[in-house]
Amino acid sequence: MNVRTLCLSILYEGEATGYEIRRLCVEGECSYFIEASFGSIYPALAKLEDEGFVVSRTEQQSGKPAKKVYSITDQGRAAFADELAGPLGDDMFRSPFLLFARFAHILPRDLVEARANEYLEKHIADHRRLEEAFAERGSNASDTWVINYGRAVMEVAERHIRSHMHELITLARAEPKKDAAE
Amino acid sequence: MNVRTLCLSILYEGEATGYEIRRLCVEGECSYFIEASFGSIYPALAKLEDEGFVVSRTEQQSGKPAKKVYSITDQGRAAFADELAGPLGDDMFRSPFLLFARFAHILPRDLVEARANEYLEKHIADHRRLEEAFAERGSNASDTWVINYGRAVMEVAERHIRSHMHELITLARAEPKKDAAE
DNA sequence: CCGGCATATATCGGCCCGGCATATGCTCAG
DNA sequence: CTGAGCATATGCCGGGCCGATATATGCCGG
Repeated sequence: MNVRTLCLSILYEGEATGYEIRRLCVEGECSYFIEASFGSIYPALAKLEDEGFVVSRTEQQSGKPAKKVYSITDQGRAAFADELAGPLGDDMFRSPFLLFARFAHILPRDLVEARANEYLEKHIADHRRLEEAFAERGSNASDTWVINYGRAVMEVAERHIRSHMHELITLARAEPKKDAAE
Repeated sequence: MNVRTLCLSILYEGEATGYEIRRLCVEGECSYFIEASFGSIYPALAKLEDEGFVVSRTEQQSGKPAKKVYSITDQGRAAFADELAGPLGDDMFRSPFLLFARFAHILPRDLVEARANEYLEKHIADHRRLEEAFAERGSNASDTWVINYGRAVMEVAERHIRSHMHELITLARAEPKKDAAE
């Protein structure tokens, strides 16, 4: 699922600038399964415009840099629908923390405890954000379905970490290996 | 979490070839949160050898190409521990299917139904693989912790899809737009 | 007997992330 | 009042990584 398709998906629902698209990826209700950075969004948008799938209009603003507002064309809508109709590509999940956790037994207990707590905090924050999105309910039924899937998974993940992180910490090396600690 | 660290993590537990490392990423019990392809493993291994973190020995085989078996050095173990002690980087989850699902209402029902079924099948397969890894139990306590986390999340994900995919299919466009079908 | 698959290593094009540069005006602390 | 830092906004670039492909070989099934 490339950034091109992601941009079209956002523009499908309304016009936006590159900056706003990025914000929606990072802070939006779908941020838990979508990601993109400036370095890929701006070139993607430029290429999409070349191909006629989006059009842009430059808007001067007082006090702020001029913005380039993109909107999707009929051609773009068709291309997006085609993309969704094609083969989809697998989900992917990567977790540096779980790699870390696999080696809990060779790591100092302090470190494992700190990282486990950070991990829990992050899960709580992500989960809360999605619960808020659910409560706001500006979205349509499809969006709600997706949000509910996320809520179900996050709820379990958070609860599992909360009630089992202690076991992981117990696995860690008791003596914190004091040499040359910062 | 770069591929270098991933390679070290696998070699930490025993020697392996590039090919085997790749297999462990794709089929191993940790495949649900780790991924790497040849295109990154082989260069990473070569660089790791330059730096003295791993050493290799070439093993001739009759009927098969010669293999280069890598093993980790003490220096490599230290570097790996350092890496784990450093800042960890966020988990990431991306789902082309969920992006697809958000637009169920503009897509033909047949397509949504087919994709939803594929998605469920894939989840069942992934879940089963992890249940098998849990049953085998060659692994240590840390590995078991990680596997149990994965089991908890996958169990809920699978169950949620199974019991709610129908709602998503109902959202899809009823008439399949017969023009110019494949 | 030939195609496909498994083993095994390696490269290459291209996508994408993260950091940086650039420009500007606002707000808040010193 | 001044300047540090942040938010808005666009864009480039180095480097990391994926996926496809090349190369070599032998086994198994149709």
